[in-house]
Amino acid sequence: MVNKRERILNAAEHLIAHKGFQGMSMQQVANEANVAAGTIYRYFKDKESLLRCVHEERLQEVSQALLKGVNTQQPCLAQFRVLWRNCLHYLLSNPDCLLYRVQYEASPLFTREEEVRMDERYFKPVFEFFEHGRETGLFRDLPAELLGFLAMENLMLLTQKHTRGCIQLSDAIFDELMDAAWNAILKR
Amino acid sequence: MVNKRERILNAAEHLIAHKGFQGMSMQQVANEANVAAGTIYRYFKDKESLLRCVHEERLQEVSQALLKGVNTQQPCLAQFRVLWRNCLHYLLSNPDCLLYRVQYEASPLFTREEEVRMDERYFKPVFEFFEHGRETGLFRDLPAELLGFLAMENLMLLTQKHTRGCIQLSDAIFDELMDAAWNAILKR
Amino acid sequence: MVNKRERILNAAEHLIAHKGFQGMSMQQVANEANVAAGTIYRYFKDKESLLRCVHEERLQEVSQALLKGVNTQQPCLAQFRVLWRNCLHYLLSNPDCLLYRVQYEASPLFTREEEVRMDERYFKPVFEFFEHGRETGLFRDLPAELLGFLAMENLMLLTQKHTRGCIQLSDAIFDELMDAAWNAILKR
Amino acid sequence: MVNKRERILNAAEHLIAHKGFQGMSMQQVANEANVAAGTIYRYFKDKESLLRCVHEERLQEVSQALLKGVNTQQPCLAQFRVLWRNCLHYLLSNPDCLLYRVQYEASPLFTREEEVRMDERYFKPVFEFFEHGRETGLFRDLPAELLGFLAMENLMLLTQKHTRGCIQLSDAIFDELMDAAWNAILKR
DNA sequence: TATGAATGAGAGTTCATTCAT
DNA sequence: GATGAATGAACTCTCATTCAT
Repeated sequence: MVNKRERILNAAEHLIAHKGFQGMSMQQVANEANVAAGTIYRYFKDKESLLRCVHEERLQEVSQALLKGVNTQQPCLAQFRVLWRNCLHYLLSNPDCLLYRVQYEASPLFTREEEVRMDERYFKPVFEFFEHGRETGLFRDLPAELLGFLAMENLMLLTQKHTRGCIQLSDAIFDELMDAAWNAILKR
Repeated sequence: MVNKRERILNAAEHLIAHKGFQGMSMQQVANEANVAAGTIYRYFKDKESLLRCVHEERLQEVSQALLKGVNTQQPCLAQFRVLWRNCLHYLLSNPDCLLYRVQYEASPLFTREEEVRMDERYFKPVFEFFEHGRETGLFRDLPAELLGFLAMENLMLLTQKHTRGCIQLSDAIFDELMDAAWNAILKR
Repeated sequence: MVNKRERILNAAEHLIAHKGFQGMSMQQVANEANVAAGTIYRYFKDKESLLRCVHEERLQEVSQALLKGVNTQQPCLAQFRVLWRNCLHYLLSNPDCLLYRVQYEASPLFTREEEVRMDERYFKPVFEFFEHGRETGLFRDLPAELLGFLAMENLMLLTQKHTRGCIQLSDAIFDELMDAAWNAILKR
Repeated sequence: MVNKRERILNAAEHLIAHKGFQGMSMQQVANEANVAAGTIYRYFKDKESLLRCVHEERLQEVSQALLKGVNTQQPCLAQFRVLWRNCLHYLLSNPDCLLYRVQYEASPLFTREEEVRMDERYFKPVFEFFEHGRETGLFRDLPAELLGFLAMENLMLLTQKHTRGCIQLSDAIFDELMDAAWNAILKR
């Protein structure tokens, strides 16, 4: 039953975000998914495997959310605005997402190779956008990954602080931030 | 013996970075510090207390490293260069540092209030630098914290990726990045 | 499996008697009950809960044993004889019983209120017997509890000494003792 | 220094009574006695040995308290009254005493042989009193130990209940009880 | 003789995983 | 396929005991 696998993944997703990678117990997953503890092992080899799957599913979701409405025919700045806003909205409406991210980066679950492979697999179009901007001389002469970081990653840390209540955000701040990000990657 | 307390803290630091907050066991700390398990409890009330101490000590160390050689009499850009380079070098020579940070942000160990309080305590001069730049109209009209994030936080994610081997860095790239960071916070 | 719960209770009963409340370890209980250590926690929340259950079950057993064959239609002395003999036989065939009792009285497990409540719950008919004898002027004008002590408690200490081998008992002695107990409570 | 040994014994005495045989830690004893933990081991081989010593000291104290003012020249009833009252007063003014007793009886610390030996050593005069009464035909034809139990032991259980607040006592009740005890051992 | 830091075995408890049903 | 009772290794923490000072 695909349904059960899905329920287990969702339960795990939720629990990881709130209890952390090691704080989540398989029994809790089973309870939240409304299945027996043993059932999880029909769908996932072990806890680690379950966590990997949750991560991959989440990566896929994020990549789809990021690229939604991005039209490569449009000018770069327009594309950038869409990308950046997609990222912002996804982060704001999925506060758990950042919690995950942190959990995963913190865990010794994925090796470097795996991480690189997954980034390439799910975020290829994003990298291509930055690579294209660099080749046309619009962006700084930095690897696409770095340009991506410059432009987007601070958003994550920012919304994380916001979610935790350490910082107050506003539309004006968002516009200012987007402009800052754009200026960070722009060639002088 | 101060020595023993130090060894325990270092062992914990290392283990947290690589195994995570909950993944680190007191027995592992004891082994790595070359003391008996019970000895840890002479110096720290319990696991939580040990983790908190590691965090505070690390914060202090980071703050000292960041501010080293920063002269408030110099022009802003010069100060910024020192700050940024200090940050870069610290991160490169303390690859575990970011992993900690992530572990702590992910853990329910500190409340928001505590975190804000600690940030203020240890990073006041850094915040003041950005606040001053903002007041003189040099930097964007954003809270000092946000300016700080824009300028420095991507560095953290960057070096993390670098440390994990996902990205190749070079001096030329660093200069480019510092310039990007400066442009991100500069008022247009 | 009711069987397992029972085995755990029995094992705990035996161990408490011989090693004491704190001297008994959960691992020992597990070994003696032939279950895994973790299994105990499926049936009992924690050690305290297990100990409480053992106590309540034992109280119930004792109260049933004491009252067996007591017929309130019979004369007081006849009832007393049955009560007293029941008590004697139970104590002789359950040498651990007194050791428990002592362990529980010594432990901070039950508050006074709980103890009084449990006594009332399980030994109400016994108290009523003594109360009735007092109201009819047969027994001394003492609270039922005290009459109960006078009549029965020395039996407990006695059989304890006997069980530990400090004293030799015989039927003749028992008869003499029962007579002594009867005379102790009788109004002059 | 005799002083230190004494202080350790007193500290242990107090702690056993309130925390129990196993609940008392050597560190607590050291703290309460104002000595270092290691010092205890200069005076006592180990924890068990310390406990044994506390017990013996206490037995001696009890035996002295019981026999105080007993004059073997007086009539039996007079002697009995003194004995009984001594016991009552000792128990009431040393509520810890009963707690000990219970702790010791509950612990596997003393073998039967040791207990018999100690009883004989410290309570010989008491036993002789009862033995004498029996030989002269005043008391029941029961071993002196049993006569002793009949007469005195219920007092212990009684005052224990009193100390724990389960029962209210009064002078009238004491007189009644002493009379009851006397009648219990008297030959009919 | 006295100290108390250090030890490490063992306590209670949790939980990923298995397997008979 | 699905269950959940059972397992036992591993966790955090305590404490009787030792030993260098």
